[in-house]
Amino acid sequence: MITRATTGRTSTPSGASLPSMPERTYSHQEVEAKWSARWAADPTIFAAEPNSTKPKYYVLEMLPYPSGTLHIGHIRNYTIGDALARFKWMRGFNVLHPMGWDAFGLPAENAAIKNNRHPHEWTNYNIAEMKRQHRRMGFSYDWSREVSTCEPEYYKWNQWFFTRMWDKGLVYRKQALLNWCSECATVLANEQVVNGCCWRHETIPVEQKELTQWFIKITAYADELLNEIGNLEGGWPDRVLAMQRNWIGRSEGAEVDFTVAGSGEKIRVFTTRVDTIFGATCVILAPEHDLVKKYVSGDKAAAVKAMIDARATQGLGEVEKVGIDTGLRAINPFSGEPVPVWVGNFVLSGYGTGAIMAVPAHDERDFEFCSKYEIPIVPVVRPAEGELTLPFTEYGISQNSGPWSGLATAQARAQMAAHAKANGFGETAVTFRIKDWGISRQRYWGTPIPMIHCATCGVVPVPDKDLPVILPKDAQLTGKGESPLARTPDFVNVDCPRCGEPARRETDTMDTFVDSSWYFYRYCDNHNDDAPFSSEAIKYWFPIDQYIGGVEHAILHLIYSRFWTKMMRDLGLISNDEPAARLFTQGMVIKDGSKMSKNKGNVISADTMMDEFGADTGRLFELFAAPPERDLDWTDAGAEGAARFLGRVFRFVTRNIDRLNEIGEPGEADRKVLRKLHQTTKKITEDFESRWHFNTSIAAFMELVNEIYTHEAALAPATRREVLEKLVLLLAPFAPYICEEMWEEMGRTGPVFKQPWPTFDEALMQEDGADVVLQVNGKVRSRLLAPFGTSKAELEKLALADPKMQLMIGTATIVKVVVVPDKLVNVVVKG
RNA sequence: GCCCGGGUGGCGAAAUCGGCAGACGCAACGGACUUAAAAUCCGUUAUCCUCACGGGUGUGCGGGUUCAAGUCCCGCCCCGGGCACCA
Repeated sequence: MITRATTGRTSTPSGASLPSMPERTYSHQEVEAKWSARWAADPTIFAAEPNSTKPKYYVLEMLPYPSGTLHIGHIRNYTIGDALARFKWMRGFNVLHPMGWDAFGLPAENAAIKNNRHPHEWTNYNIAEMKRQHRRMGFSYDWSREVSTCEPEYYKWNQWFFTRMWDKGLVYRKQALLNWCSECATVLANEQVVNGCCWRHETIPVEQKELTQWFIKITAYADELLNEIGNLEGGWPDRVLAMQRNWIGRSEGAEVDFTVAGSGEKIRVFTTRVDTIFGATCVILAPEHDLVKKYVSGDKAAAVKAMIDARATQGLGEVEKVGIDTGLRAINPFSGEPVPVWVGNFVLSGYGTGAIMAVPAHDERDFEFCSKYEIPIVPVVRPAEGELTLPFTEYGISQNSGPWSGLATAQARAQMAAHAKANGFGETAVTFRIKDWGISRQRYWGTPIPMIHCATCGVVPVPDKDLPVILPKDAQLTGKGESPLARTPDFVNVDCPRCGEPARRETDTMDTFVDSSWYFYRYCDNHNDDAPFSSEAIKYWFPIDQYIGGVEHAILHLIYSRFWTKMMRDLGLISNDEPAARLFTQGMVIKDGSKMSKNKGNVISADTMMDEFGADTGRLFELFAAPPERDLDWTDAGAEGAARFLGRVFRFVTRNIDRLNEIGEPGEADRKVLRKLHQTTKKITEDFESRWHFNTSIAAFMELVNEIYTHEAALAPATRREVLEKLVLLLAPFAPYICEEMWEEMGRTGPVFKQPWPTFDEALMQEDGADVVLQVNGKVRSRLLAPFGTSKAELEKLALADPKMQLMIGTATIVKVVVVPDKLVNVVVKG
């Protein structure tokens, strides 16, 4: 087991030789294996207390995708959460600290095809492997609450929510243009389109294909999702909130109808600058616009199709503007003038109405387009002061705008929108950038969408009594064509729940972001067969007190989760408006200058790290090397430093355990060490409660240990006892294994992370006096030790009497003396 | 282009409210211990001038406010990330 050091002698800084004491060297392999096994054997050790009178604390790390093995990048997230959970236990909270698996998804399906193994088997193998690594790292999860999203007990409730949303009109089906790879013969998610090509066929451009898809109406909550961002300020990083605001993209303006000359059909455009409508010299349609399909044919239709495909391919960045004149003319409802109707590649079908009025004099894009195609440019706004240079996009004074000429444009804007409404050709309108959430996936490894298509009854949801719709085990996976479930007759063929006639099941599965939108609610009541969870359990635990994860989820997962919470609230299941009161996004772990990846060959697996350094060392180093929100450079040399430090603590503790009952009176050394001990306790406590700068907590702890080493020989037994105990307690959230071991070595019982957190005594922290800096013209020239609270006048006198100061001041004239009590004296001189 | 971060020794970083720049650690060097090495313990380490005492300079760049600026203000540069033809 623990090996005795070969030499019991210890040298000390003062050179004084201590009596020979037993000192241990630390073996992380043995100690970590021992405690890991003990913790695994006690299923309640990390469990929350039922019916607790303590305040609750729900700390959550984002659940991982079970891809295989953990590396040292993954463990940063868990290490931060684990330190917090353990700290909160010590502070007397009833802590909920669960973990689970985001277990559905395409990688499992692809791996299954490649290795000829079932995705479920592949996934469960990975879960077992990652769980083993979590346990080896010593993370304090309550595994009795584990959730795996690919199990029917979980995805049943995805289906249940889906049918609830259908009932409320929050789920609908519509045709939409989707990314299509002809080689795979399948739809691709946006994430699977790389530089306009399929991720698996990097030379095959993605086409746009129209398919019928299921959508969740997240836009019904767009306003609330945006407005309540304000309630998250302070608890969520500003960066994340800014990204969400940007993503939701609310824009106020007006919609106005132009009438197609001849047919009388309306083209509705969205504009934020209706005040410039007299300058609209053409109408431009998105290539996907319905009117284009209806009226554009022949060569021009082919050109439009090419435009659509080109846009999918080019995708990123600014592309040269291209237009096609449809030959149609549309009447401007304000001026009555006809303008040409064009199709433009820069007009987005998914934003606003998919059609714009081009005002080249007052919009840079319209200016560029109209200049290119020699469409007239008519200024209708002049600046309040100065020359007009085109395009002029600021507000100003309206001109050439009929009755509105001469008005400030802001005024004209409001009046003209009202005019459009009064005359029935428009209204004020709000447009969002966020779109409804398309959740259909033509994949196997996901939650079956619980809908039935009946020739007579139309779309019928699967009744609750028939849920879950089980994902069949025997589907044939090819990675090609439509959903594998469509070729599984036993699954597809079903009787209509309404009329009983033969019908057909929906064969698409749900986006896996559905699974992760509410998993943290399921942790609170994960064995419930009758409901997704009990409302009482949620009432007790929610909102999540601290959510921790990567910033890459700032938009997708975190917006979906906020939506899902509001949706469940409106179903009457819960009463909280937001899932998490606080969010923390940790930085990445960098190795050799870049993020770890298989391609770069710079991945260090968690197992390799633990073999070499130990879990505690890895945790301590990752917390020490940078503040948690910043990126962190992993270096083996740095990790060795962390290991060295833990050894230093361990040796001190073990060689002093037998010295606690000696006789001795406290003296100067004790005072110094206790002062540092209490200062450090305060510092670490405050870092946990406010800043989360664990790097400075650990630095302070190292300073404390240095101070202890300096004075070790002279310490009285009472001091030694206090120091030993508090050292172990203060270090416990950061390095749980070694602290548990030392606690036991000290003859103490109970898990160390359930002991009360050490308190500090302000009186003991007091320095002997104020170290007052003496400056001449802002430069430090001397210093003095003065009793705290020494008066300004007295400090000034002392400073001027200081020989060094007198030398520096010399014959110069004293202009001014600034005194900051207990801090500094600055003598300002001239000449 | 817009929105966030960030720029401090050889390296990771600290300075929490405008008050000693570089805590703590890594690396390097020196010493103690050892037959030796490792481990451990102690020490030195921003830079320039000076034998030394001591002094000058220094937080991306240029200005400013102040007795005092890494920190506040104005104008820039560079790096990283996000969004990006959003009408």
